[in-house]
Amino acid sequence: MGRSPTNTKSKLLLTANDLIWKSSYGFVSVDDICKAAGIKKGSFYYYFSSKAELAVAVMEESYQDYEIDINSIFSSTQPPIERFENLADFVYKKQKQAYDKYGRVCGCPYASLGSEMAGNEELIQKKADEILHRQGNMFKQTLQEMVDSGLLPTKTDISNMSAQIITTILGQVMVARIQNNLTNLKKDVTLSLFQTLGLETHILEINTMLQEHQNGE
Amino acid sequence: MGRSPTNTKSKLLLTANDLIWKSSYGFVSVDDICKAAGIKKGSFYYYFSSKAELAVAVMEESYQDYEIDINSIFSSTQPPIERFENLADFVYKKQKQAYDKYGRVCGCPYASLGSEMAGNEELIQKKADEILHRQGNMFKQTLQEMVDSGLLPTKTDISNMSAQIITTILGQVMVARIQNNLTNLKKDVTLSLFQTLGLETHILEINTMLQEHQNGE
DNA sequence: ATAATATTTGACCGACTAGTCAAATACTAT
DNA sequence: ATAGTATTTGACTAGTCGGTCAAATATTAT
Repeated sequence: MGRSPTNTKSKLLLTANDLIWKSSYGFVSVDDICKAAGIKKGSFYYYFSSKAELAVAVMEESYQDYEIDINSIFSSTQPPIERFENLADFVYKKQKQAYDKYGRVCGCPYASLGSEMAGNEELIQKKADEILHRQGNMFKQTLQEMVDSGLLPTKTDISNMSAQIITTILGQVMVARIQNNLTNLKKDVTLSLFQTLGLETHILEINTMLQEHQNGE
Repeated sequence: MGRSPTNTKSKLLLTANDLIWKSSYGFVSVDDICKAAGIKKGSFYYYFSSKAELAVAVMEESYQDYEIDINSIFSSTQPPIERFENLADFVYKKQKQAYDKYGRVCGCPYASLGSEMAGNEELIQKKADEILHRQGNMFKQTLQEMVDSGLLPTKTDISNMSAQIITTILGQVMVARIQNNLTNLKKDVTLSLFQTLGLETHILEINTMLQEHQNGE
């Protein structure tokens, strides 16, 4: 009975993600989202009970997609150091994709939305906080592996290091958004990651040089 | 001729700073600001030609106040290392003040506003970018001094190091806002600053322990 | 006093806001 | 075919948005 599932809800989620990521929660109206998705507002409120609830759903949906990529980057089949190299790569690529699609540097959608609405909508703040924790746990796992395998000293404060990795990436991505400039993002994220990890960067530099040579850059 | 200057404009600036810092640009209306300042909207538009122009004025005004404190912290009479210790202290104190005043962690007003409006209001984005540069130049001066006096290696990339200092602080302050939690901010900012500077932290730790002992913490 | 100017006021606009709802429609199981 | 359910629609709020403006008022120099 009933009717087969439609793509209305996911179209709303995708459209909202597009608009809010490029712009901001406050600047994008429910009408804007509906118009861009080609969907009437009645349908919007059939699927979401409020604009804030939509935003939370957008964050969850979008983070789940992001998590797929991150999971494969941080797969235990990859050597730990390469995971972080690939992370820096991935952070840059995501921003570059968004730049090509939206015409500007967009920053981190979860942190931007979380920061914008932290003082206004508790549900959004909580979701952003939750996402920070999920991301942190992913890093902690790899860091623990690195301690266990001797890549990091036993006394390493894993929680703190994980938090440092997150804040340094978020800081750089936010500044890239403000400056609308991706020029140094990849290099800077890579360097700061390895500095945070306390690993000699010349190993990495050799790696990078080899790769760039192969790509003809 | 005319009438002596009133405090209407500065009252609007202060009130707007309060409301927007705690909340966000999009969530605070011109009416909210006027009501909170006890000023009629007609007067608002006598002093500001738009809401965005007000925001830019708030950023400039507020950053000038901030710059006074930062200038004294980075005064050349202070030993360079202590400047960064005092910076971490100052970052924390500012957040603590805002927390006590507004009831929540508020983050960096320039970066939050800049990030929120980067995709919407070019004037605000430009002002945020300008403030990042001004802050960067302050750091670069001190870093250059440190290179000159041998505290940092000659090969130090000052521009990059300055950018790293800014991004790591902004990242941590933004995460503090999202998590509404100041617990580790002072310690984490201090540690990341000295790690970025590449200075041994045990010197600092001894300093800090001594100070805390004196304060009876 | 009065003229010139600076500032404040309150009423007003049209556009837009998030959100509601009864009715229409599309689909599916029987 | 039809009954039952899932979905969509469009017209509708009531309130708020950023912004305008002519008139009122306060202040100062003369």
